[in-house]
Amino acid sequence: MITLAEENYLKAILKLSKNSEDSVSTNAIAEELDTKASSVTDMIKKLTDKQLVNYVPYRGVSLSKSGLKKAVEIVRKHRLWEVFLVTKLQFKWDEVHDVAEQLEHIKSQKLVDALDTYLGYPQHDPHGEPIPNKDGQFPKSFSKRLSELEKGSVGQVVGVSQDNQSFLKYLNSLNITLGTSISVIQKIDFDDSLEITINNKSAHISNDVARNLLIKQK
Amino acid sequence: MITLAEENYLKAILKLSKNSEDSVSTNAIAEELDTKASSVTDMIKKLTDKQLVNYVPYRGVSLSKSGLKKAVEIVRKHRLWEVFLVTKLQFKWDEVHDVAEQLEHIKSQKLVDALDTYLGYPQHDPHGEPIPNKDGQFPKSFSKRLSELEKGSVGQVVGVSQDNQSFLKYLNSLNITLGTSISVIQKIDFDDSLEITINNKSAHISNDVARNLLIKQK
DNA sequence: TTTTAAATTTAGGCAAATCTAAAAATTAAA
DNA sequence: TTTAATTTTTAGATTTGCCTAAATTTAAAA
Repeated sequence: MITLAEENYLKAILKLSKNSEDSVSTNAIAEELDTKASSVTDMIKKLTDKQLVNYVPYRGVSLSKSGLKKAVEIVRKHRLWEVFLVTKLQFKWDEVHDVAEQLEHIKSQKLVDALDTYLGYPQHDPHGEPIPNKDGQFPKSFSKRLSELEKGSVGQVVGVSQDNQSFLKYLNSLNITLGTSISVIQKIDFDDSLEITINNKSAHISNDVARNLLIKQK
Repeated sequence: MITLAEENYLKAILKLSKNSEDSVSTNAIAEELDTKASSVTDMIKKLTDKQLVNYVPYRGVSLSKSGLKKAVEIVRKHRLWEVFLVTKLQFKWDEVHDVAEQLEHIKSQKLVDALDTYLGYPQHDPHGEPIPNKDGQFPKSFSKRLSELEKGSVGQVVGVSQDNQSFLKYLNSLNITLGTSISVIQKIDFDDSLEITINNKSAHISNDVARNLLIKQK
């Protein structure tokens, strides 16, 4: 049986190792989980015993195959619950995180599957993040949401995922249209907003806008 | 902060002390929670320190006012989640318990309230158990479900909470109609079915039937 | 390349929740 | 009412997950 603390470590390691094979430092995990490096070392040893991570002392950890599977399942649950909270219980998209953080640890395969069905197999959570399917595959699309791009990325606008008048008008006022080239200068942790350049002119846009802009990366 | 283990103890004490003021023995709690008496004593001390129970060594425990409030909240959450699982996610009524046992510990007042609203303020869970409202009041009705009666109780049928043809036909075949006098001879733990007498003739009915029969007690 | 700084691990402890075994209190039986 | 049986509590350990402080290893700087 995998414990709640272990699940949180796996999730943190997945989050920190964007390219799921490269390894993550002890300190990075400690900071992510707001704990001490020594605690991380302890836990990594337990995860190693359970073969959920690959660990070389002083060199960092990476997720094993089964650890990755576990971590992706947790992300899937987290994001499905977020969709539930927003679409069914009328939570605002910025109110869901703490509750989803608890719900993601509920253990029942049947529950996850039924929830997925009930929600209509959503591919993105309310923050625009992709939701892996039952087999752990992330929806692959040639386009990404602007909100998903890393700092420094460059791409072209290929679509929007919301087409209401006021949104499109706002894009107009920013000189954003199909084909516009956008690069990500800075990501602001505080509110997930973005500092970008639009055809080399800088601008600041909210996450709300960024996650509705579909980008094809260069 | 109240821990998961503490919540489970409060729930157990509530369940065992039907008349919420009378006190419960250490052994009874140990059996209910499938643990050892010494563990129970330890935990009771912690709950006493937090003023969630009233405790006299060797004499048993009872819930304090705040402990009762907590326990009722947990029952409320458990039963609301059960309704959700059955009515929205198509779980069968006998598949919900383990999952609800986990979901009942999710901490978010907003979540509970939103769920209650979303479900249409249900008054009974899929097993026919009453759901306390936001203020902790149990729905009071002059009638109870047959499934809620104690062994030895006697009452008259005053209604049904499901009116499909086959159910009513079945009642007919048992000679159950409005006004029929029923007494509970035995409750079978295994499947929650009931041994009853109908106008002094004995019969065996499933919980499924019992919880859809509304009874006015003598 | 040696010294210094930073990152990581080890050692030793603590609190929560559990356990077993032994002691104490209560209840039932002789 | 004394003894025996049962229930409950205490004492002492264990496991999990975390901590601080000290030791070790790696990386950076002189």
